[in-house]
Amino acid sequence: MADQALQIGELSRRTGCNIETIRYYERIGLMPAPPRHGRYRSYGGEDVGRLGFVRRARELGFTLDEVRALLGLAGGGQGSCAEVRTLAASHLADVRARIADLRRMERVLADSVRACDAGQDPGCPLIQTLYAERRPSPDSPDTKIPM
Amino acid sequence: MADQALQIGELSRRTGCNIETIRYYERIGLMPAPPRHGRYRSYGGEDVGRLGFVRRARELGFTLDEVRALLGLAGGGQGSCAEVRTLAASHLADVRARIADLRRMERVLADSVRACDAGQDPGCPLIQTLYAERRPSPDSPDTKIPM
DNA sequence: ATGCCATCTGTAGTGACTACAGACTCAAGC
DNA sequence: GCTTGAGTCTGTAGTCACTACAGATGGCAT
Repeated sequence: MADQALQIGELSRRTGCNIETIRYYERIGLMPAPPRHGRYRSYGGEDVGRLGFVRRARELGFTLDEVRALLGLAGGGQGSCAEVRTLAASHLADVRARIADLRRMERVLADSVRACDAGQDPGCPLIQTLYAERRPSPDSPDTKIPM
Repeated sequence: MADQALQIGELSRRTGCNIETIRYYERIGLMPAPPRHGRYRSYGGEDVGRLGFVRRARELGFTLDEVRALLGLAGGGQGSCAEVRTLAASHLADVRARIADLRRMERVLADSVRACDAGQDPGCPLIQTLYAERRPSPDSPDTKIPM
């Protein structure tokens, strides 16, 4: 079937994963070291599946450590679905927190741009926002910068 | 007034910015090298203002290069507000794109967790999602992974 | 034999910090 | 004076998830 040996370039094309990234995944043990045909890596159908899995998990924002855990659970027997659920739920909470952070940024930025378009203020609205002392609201003790 | 010399620790406390980060900003030229009192850095009120500006811009998600640009425009004369607006608008577009990405992730993750809770499927819903071949939709030629 | 492309290994760079190690300075307490 | 402890100093290396080389081979077509 589609199980003939693939070179790294073909695996890259099929999965949309950069060649350098594939070698990187091998180096960090996320992908197994494939057999060699001469000096060249020789991949099979399983590798396409596994690498696709990794890429899709990354697209959902899982870290490589989480992907490693998911890979370990993927073939798993009973109970593993519960563990996957836990991982996914905690990651989902993460994603939602990041969305909330970004929305706060969005609001401030949009307000500044709007104020700029209105052109009422004597100075630049965004610069004023940035220079403004933050009122020390009691519910935000420390300031995280999420990127 | 509050313009007496501050040591780095006090500047850190007043701005909420890590000491190591302050020295890092100096190293990359984002903060000016302050005069020394003996071997110790000695900061004034201007530094508190500038560092606060940097921190607030970072909280809004501007990169350090963008912050550098904003600092250059902050004292600026006429026309600089328009440049700031451009920067802010393009950054706002960025933020909105990231929100859209995260919302896509959120949807898929939430669906999987929900399917898992329903417990209908024979296998684990998230693992199935990750193993599933993506249908090659014509409007998504390449796959970016935004973090 | 000559291109030319693909692949190989190994290293270093990115952004925005963060975390040490190991030296020094300074004020207070004994 | 001597010690203790906190604060600061420099310099380097680590983080995450790649990405970008440099310079050496490999294999195939002309």
